[in-house]
Amino acid sequence: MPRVLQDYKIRAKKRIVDAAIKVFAEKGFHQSKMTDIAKKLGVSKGTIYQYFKSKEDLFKAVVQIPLEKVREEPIAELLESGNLLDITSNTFYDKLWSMPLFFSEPTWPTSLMFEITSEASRNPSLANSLHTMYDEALTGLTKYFEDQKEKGVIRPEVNTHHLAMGLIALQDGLQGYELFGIDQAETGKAWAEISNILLRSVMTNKAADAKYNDKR
Amino acid sequence: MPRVLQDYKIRAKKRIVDAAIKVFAEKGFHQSKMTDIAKKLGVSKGTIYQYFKSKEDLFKAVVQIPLEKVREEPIAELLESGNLLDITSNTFYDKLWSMPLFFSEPTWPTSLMFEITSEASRNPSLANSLHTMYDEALTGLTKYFEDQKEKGVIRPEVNTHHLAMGLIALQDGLQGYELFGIDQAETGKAWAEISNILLRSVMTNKAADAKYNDKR
Amino acid sequence: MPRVLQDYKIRAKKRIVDAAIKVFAEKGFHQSKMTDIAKKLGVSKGTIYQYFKSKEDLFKAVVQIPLEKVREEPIAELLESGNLLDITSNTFYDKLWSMPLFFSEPTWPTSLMFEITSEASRNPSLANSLHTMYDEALTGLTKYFEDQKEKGVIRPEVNTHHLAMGLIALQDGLQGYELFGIDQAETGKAWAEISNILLRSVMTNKAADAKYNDKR
Amino acid sequence: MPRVLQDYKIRAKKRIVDAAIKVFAEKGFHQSKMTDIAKKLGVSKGTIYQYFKSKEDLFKAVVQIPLEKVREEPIAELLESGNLLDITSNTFYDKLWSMPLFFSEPTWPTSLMFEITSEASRNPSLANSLHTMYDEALTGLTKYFEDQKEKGVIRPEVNTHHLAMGLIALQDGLQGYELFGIDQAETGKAWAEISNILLRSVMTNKAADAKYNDKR
DNA sequence: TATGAATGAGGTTTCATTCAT
DNA sequence: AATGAATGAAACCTCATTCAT
Repeated sequence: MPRVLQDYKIRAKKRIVDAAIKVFAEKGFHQSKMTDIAKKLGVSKGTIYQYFKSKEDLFKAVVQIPLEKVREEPIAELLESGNLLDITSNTFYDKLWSMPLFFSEPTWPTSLMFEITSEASRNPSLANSLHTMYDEALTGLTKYFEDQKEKGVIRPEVNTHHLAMGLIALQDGLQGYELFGIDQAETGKAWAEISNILLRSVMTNKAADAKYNDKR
Repeated sequence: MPRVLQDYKIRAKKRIVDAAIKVFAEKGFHQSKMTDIAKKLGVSKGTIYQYFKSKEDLFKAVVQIPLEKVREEPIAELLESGNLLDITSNTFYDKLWSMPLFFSEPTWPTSLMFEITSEASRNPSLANSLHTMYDEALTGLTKYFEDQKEKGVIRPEVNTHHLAMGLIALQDGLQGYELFGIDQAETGKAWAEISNILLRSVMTNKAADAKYNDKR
Repeated sequence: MPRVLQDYKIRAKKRIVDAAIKVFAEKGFHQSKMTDIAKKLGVSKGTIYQYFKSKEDLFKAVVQIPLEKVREEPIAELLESGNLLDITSNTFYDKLWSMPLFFSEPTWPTSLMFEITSEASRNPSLANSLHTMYDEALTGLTKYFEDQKEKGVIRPEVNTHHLAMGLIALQDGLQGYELFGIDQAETGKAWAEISNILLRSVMTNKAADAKYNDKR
Repeated sequence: MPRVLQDYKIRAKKRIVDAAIKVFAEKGFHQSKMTDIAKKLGVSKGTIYQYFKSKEDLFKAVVQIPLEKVREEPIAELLESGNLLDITSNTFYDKLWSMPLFFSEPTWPTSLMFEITSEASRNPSLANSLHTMYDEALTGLTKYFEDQKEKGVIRPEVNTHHLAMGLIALQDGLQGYELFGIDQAETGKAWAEISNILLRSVMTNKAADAKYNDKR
């Protein structure tokens, strides 16, 4: 197959997946009709079926995309530059945190993330994909904390793996509350406060003092 | 209407709702057919329609039940007896924590909780119900922390509201990971460790010392 | 399940199969739409799907029915009474001959028989069903010829198995020609003449003489 | 139109028809997609539509080709050389017999022949084509038998028309059984035996004796 | 002339809901 | 009150056909 055609196909699939993500997020997977996705894209249903053999297949592609992302973009890099307490900032809360949000577009809105997670409990293959993504994110963050430990910022006895799990879980939990109307200003403040408490209590005294001096 | 009949109706509805919760949790709301629910209960589809005028209506009742629960059972009571760090135990992680699990049966399994939360993002009335439940739980836990503050266990400058939000979010997040196959032993350890760090760092020195002495 | 309901279901399935046979014969399997069958029966499409889970499934039931028939009605009985040359009569050609036509209603019209046979070449399970039916018919007719051999009507050296195959094939072939417009009067005459030649040439001289005397 | 171009077109159409016959035989007409035929040929769907305006049109061409053949190649020629009982040989069963197999390639495999015959029962124009082909074959064989009659090989009172019908029907019937898995060795033996009985019983004593002497 | 992406009419199938029993 | 057969709207999916390149 000529590369040009190949490329066209890949781009066509990507456009469909992007549209599907939007519609899935708006309506939920089961309430999203193939017609909705086709309309969102301005094509006919038939066109979608040239690229994906079923709705299920399209859904799998939607799941796959962040999975590919997670393999291409080591998370630790995102964190490398900053210092530990930067994590507590809104920038991190808004953009970087949460498993799917570790990665640049296209990715899943929170509502889709929750639906997919629910679905994973009945779909081993899907569960496996999410597990992989989670491990990737977790490993990245854990590594970052290990680096901080070596640099003397985090205390040696801290279990960095659990610390990473905790922070990601905290962020996922808070984001979920936004789905039923808790104001993001509110969840953001909770994030800032709690992550701050958490990170300060794993820092060495030296690092805490330095931080204190920074602030002055 | 004679009370006896009414009671019968109420009990019948409750049995249907219980069955529906089970089926919804097993298969997800949209994959659950009215037939499945009827079968689980050993009745016919027609019977369900005598008590609920639609699947949507039944779903609302499923959502409603924990909402009623939350109003009848002030959460703080559950916590009253114990001391602060008991929260970090598995008992709390397994049974008491997470919004839906604050309450006694019947309630929603985690997978259903995630699906409902996702759905809430598109359904204001559902969002409202979840919001109410969350507020109730949050208020309860916050009150508990305020009590602890008055007793000198928690430091006065701590924002107990955010502390409560953080702990609930942490628990919800960790429970979600179980849906895609993270071992509960793992999430449980993370819970114990992180909630412990968090609570210790909001305790007064006096309380921390007392705790220390307890352990000895 | 109560027997009455059970019976109802069985009868309902039979009514659908009967309608399907008619429509399949009129239009061919692939040109027959579920709507056509539903209309022929005066029910909605949904009803058919309560009894058959797919069009394929309905087709299998259509195939199955003559298969069951063939097991219930030993063919030899049909032949037992008459004498050998009765086979050459139109009665036999019209009603008794040809594999599917060995049996009483409901059964397949010739056009459906040809379509099913064609389909069998690509569908091993279907081929197996036809094979079974054919063997049953063949065995029955062969047994009849063996009886005639024992009675001294057919000569001992005749291969009754091949004779039976030949006669059934002859009849099937001739019936096929009716599908593209060869007059049944014509095929019937060919049947009478050729089957007569064939059977006379396998008869013993004694039997042939007796026959000759009969005619006088 | 320049003859060269026209020739090209004719050859292109023929290649498409050949591919279509193969695919139709493999999958059946309705299960054969235009894409399948294009793939078998290594061209695109669009190309087929440049030569045939619809699938129906292509099907008609498939039917037409043997029809043209039958007009170009008088069947009797095929038989002229041999003697009567050669007809009973496997060579005849395998290659020459049966309506579609009277003719050299490309022609229809048995499964397609059965499907077309079934279809003819609902399609008068198709029935007409088959009828023509059948008549042509029948006339050819009848003529051959008449020749044999004149030569004193076949007895004068024999209805050669019915004899021809019978032999072709026998062969068609037996070939049909191969479609559902009857071994060709088996049908071939039946053919040899039954056609032999049939032909011997229409032969004059003289011819039979000559035959007998031949064998010696 | 050849291509194959796009189309959309039309088919199969599902399932919440109704209603006669 | 309970049943479950029947319904039909609405979904998914197919594929012959078209047409811009």
